[in-house]
Amino acid sequence: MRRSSEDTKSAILAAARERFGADGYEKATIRAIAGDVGVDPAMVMRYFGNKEKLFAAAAHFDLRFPDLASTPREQVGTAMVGHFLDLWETSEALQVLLRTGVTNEAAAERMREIFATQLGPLAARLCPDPATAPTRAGLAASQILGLALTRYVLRLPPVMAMTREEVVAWLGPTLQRYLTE
Amino acid sequence: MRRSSEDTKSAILAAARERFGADGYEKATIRAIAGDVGVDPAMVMRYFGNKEKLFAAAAHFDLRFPDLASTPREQVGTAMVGHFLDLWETSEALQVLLRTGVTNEAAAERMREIFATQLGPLAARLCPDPATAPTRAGLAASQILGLALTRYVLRLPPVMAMTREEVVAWLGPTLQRYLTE
DNA sequence: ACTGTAGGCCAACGGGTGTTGACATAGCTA
DNA sequence: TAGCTATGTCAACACCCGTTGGCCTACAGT
Repeated sequence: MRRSSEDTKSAILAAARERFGADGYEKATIRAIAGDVGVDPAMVMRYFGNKEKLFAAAAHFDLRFPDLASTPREQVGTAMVGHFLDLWETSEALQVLLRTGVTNEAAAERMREIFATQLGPLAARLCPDPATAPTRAGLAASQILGLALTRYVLRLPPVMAMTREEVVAWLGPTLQRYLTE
Repeated sequence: MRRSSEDTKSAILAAARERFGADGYEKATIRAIAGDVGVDPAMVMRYFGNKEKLFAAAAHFDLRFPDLASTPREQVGTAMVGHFLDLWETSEALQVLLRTGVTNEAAAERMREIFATQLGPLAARLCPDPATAPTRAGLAASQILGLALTRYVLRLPPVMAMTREEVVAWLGPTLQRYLTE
């Protein structure tokens, strides 16, 4: 069977996201990704050049944090936790970055960039003293990423067992304090 | 120059901890570890059998969380953050587990085990309703590991820039609430 | 029907990996 | 001094990796 170029390309990209997200950068091999698609590894090279560029393509997406301008200031913490849980469970994007960012410097840099450009301004707009905004954004990141790490990567049983509502109820006030108090 | 068996063995172990902690499981090669010690890779095999056993040996340590029985109940949060910062900066042990736990299932299991046996009972003794103890321990783990991730692994600038006192002041109340309220 | 080309496969390369077994040598013991 | 054992080296194996260049083949345009 013959496919269009675009079909194959996007199929490879999808498989790459899955592998990078599940195995990390080193363990995710081009051969395995190609195998998932049912295609020769040479195809991956043809369309993406090399492994690093394939990863860059797989890790490139516009991760737009929800615009919280419309939510009441006192509920910004809980709203944020909710939106983040959606993000994690909807797309594999963040999963990819978290798994690879631990051993791959490019992914770590991308993570820094995302949090600087997305969480930073949000914190700046919300917090009382603008000078403390970066610190507050960093604190929020630590709690959000810590939840993702323990829930989706390390899979600590009690963290996995929590319902969405419980997570929001527990983490909401924490983020609220980090961002606004 | 000739060394004693024990000297070489512990030198290998130290180099292994450093490599595993810096590079993760896959990227840390036996050849590189042996090279750091200035020894033939075959020595590593002779003393530790294979890579997995070397890793098990490098990741085996009794990570005893500080006994917080003597600290006043209202200060348990800040005390815990302080002790954890000490742990992270004193030994490479936790760094190894965090870096490898993301891609290596054995390390993830070890992390789960540590948090279950060490943080679990602590939470059980502190929190008001024993039924919620595991959840509370998990929440505490999420914030502690999230800090370690953003500060020591991803190295988000604002999180790196915080002083020890600032970290304690911000995270202390969070842990206090997770564990006791 | 003929041909050009895009989409895909195959075999191989150079290099790195974990791992193995044979060999060397320093230092203790008889 | 002779020999044994602990400590260590060396070369090689089999495998997997990313990557490359040549070959095939189905299809579209003429």
